[in-house]
Amino acid sequence: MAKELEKNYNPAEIEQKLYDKWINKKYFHAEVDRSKKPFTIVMPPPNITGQLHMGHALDNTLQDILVRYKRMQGYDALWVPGTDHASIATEAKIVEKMREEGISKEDIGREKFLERAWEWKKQYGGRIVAQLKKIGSSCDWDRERFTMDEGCNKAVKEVFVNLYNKGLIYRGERIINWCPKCLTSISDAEVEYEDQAGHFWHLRYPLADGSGYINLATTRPETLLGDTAVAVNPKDDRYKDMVGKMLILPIVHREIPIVADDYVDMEFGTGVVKITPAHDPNDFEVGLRHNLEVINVLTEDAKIVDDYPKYAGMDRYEARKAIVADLEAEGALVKIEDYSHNVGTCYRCHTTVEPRVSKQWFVKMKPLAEPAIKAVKEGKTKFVPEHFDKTYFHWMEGIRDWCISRQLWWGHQIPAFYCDDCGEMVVTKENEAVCPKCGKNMRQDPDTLDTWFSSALWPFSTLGWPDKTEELDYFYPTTTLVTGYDIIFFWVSRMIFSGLEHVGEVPFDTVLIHGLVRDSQGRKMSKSLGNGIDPLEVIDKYGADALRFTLITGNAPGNDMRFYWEKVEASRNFANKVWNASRFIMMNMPEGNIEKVDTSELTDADKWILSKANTLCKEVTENLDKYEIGVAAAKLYDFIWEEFCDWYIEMVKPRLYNDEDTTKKAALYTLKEVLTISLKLLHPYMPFVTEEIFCTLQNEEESIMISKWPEYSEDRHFEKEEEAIEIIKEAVRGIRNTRAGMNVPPSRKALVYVVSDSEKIRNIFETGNVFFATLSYANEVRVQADKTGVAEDAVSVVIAGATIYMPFAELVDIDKEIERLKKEEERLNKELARVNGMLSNEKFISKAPEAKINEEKEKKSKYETMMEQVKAQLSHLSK
RNA sequence: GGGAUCUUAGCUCAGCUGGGAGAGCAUCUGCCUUACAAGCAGAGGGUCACAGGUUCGAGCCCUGUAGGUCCCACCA
Repeated sequence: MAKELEKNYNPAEIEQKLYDKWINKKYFHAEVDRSKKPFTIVMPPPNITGQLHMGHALDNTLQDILVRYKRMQGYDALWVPGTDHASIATEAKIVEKMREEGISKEDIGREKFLERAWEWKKQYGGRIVAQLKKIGSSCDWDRERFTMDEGCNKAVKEVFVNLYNKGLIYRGERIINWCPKCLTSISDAEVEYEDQAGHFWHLRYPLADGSGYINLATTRPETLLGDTAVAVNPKDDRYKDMVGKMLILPIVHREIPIVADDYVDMEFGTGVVKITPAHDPNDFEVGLRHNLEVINVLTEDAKIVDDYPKYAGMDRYEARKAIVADLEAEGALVKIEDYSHNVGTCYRCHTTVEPRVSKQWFVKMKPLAEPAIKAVKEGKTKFVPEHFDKTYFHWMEGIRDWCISRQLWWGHQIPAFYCDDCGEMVVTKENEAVCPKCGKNMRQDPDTLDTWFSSALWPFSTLGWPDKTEELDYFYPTTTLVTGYDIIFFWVSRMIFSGLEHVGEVPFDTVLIHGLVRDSQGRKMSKSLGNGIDPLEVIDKYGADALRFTLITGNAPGNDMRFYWEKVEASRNFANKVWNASRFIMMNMPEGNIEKVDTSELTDADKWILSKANTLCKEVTENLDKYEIGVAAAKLYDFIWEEFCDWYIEMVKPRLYNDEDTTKKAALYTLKEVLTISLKLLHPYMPFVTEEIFCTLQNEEESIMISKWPEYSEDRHFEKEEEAIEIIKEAVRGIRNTRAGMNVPPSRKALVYVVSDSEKIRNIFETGNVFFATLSYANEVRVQADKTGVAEDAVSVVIAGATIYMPFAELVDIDKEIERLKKEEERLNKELARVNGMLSNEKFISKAPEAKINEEKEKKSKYETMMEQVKAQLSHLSK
């Protein structure tokens, strides 16, 4: 007997061992090899603050499947892993930790703070990497990168300086989104809007000349302190005469003008808008057009500034209450309405964002967006599923300048230097600068860059850019980017325009988009809900293979999926099925190698399963090439479980158990062959279990992951044998069905007659007799041309081309049997009606393709003969 | 306000270029058949949201309706 497998599949026992082996043998490592074609994936770098969650597990499983598949196909497959410094998220965590210790950033200063941050990176950056390994990711860990490592920093500076010199990066005072909790600016993309219940405060501002009032409504009465005008639409007749007049701002009692601006919607509310340029982006624009003063009334952390002693130090919501009360006291409050509106929040901490005027760095987007749109339109990068390109276009076409400076310490510090004496500014890749005017040392901009600024360079910075490395030349553009639809804006689009701008080529050929993993009720998994499921827990309980298989089956690209433990169980059961089938095969395997068997020695059943496996190779390959990863998995599942295990292995048992059988060798050969093909095709999905079995089966140390991907071969296509076995399967199903209907236990064997006037069909059954008998619970099978010897009351099963009789003397319930046959007659009637309907349709005959017509004609004659047989049997029994 | 997407068996979802509706789980009936009870053999269950249209033929393509989900958008 060959090497044995453990009785039960125990993933925990093998996974670590196999992963270590792969690492030691350097199977994941890729070098530039120009004799091969490159296949490249760069991993979306997980945040160093994070733990592995289901989203990562899905994302990385998909990538691993693709990489393992391509590696086996003979590509020079490189998967570059890495982590992201996640400036805002990491800084927030460190600040929080320090707060618990009772210290602030300012207490320890920038340098000490950064020391802590690097310490954090050291401590937690490794954690997620270890977790990625647990799911079996075959990335090239020798090439692991970090978005703030030296190479990335070099790339960031290069890009910044290039864009600055081209005029595509500029510094300016604008109204930006400010997070009062993170104390930094954030980009438009980082603002998340949520519907919030609020109020509409209707206010009344008196005219300075005492001639009346003007009514308006606001959702943010506290910003009234910074009002510098009130606007109406220039076409609005109601207020035509008032434009240019002055109002007295309540509470503050400052005079502000009434201006006319198209921005105001006459239909909405009273058609009057109070203008607070410092605290609303639209108002800011209006202010620019009318030269209005910008009065900032809020501090960085959204408290009222000292200029208003009565409210100074109150946060925006306290101040709101106080001001509304004062407005009421002053008689300026007309009414309060409930109102629900969209409020921008920080995507990291969900604090309501405060529009704030400040000096920031921006990337000019229009000139970068245009080629990026063009490239995707031309198909240089394709989205899968395709419709996500619309999301991309929509965003790119409406894009506004990107605010890239952050008031944070953890990140790439902006390579701009200022002279405190003369105000001169220098942008340089150097670490320090001397003022070209006064020769003094310059001070570097204290701000850092948006995390996504460095992520945007990831596909090429990881390959060595800006240096002209071999890797960059060979592996770039990368092949596939795998990511969730939620970061198309943040990341995918920015990588595309960055790649085009800096390397001159799109960063990847295809973007494979997947959805979110939700909980069993369809809710997003989140910390606050506490409904997250830890992938590591799943791996501990069911194994990495089961988790991987669960995540990629039964859902289409781009669609969200729900997580069910039952699904994991089903996947685990599948792994176990593979395990046990393999165990069975190995138990029957003789010592030493199985010799190759000539085609002429194979039985119909052998050829049938080989042919099926052959087709499977073709289909799985095609599906994978089209990124139909779930479809391919389903096909593998069905083939292995049903065709191979439930049918072929059962067919082959009598041959294995009989040493006299001359076809035993062919059976063993076929079993090993088909198992090997199955394992290889399954390996990208279930790397661990397939590796363990493969190595035991081959009885050597070689790894399945570097074995050759099975390919379709015309020599392995056996059409006739496929047809023959399908006929026997039909007969077996019919017999089992009938027996089950009559409650005949499997232990009760029967004499089975196969009656057919077709020599071809008789041959099929004679050839397949060995297994047909056991599968159909027969103690004897008699294949004959007529009904000679068949008992009058034998139970019959009608299949195409043959009738099968089983005499069960004492068991038969004639009425039940008639009922069953009538059901069959009814079914055939329906089928015939359908076929006849089609074939009698002149238009079908004239327009449908010939192959289709012939197919239907064949069905018709098949059903007709079956019908005849059923009718004959019925009339016989009714006598 | 604009856009995307979904609506298929009791539940969760597949269904590739239009050619006789599938899976897993659940339910029901038999089986400890010497790889596997994490299993084997069967069964029941669907006017594929609705209404039109294109087509010889529509779950699939087109139009519209209803409901759900998501994204984007400066109506105070």
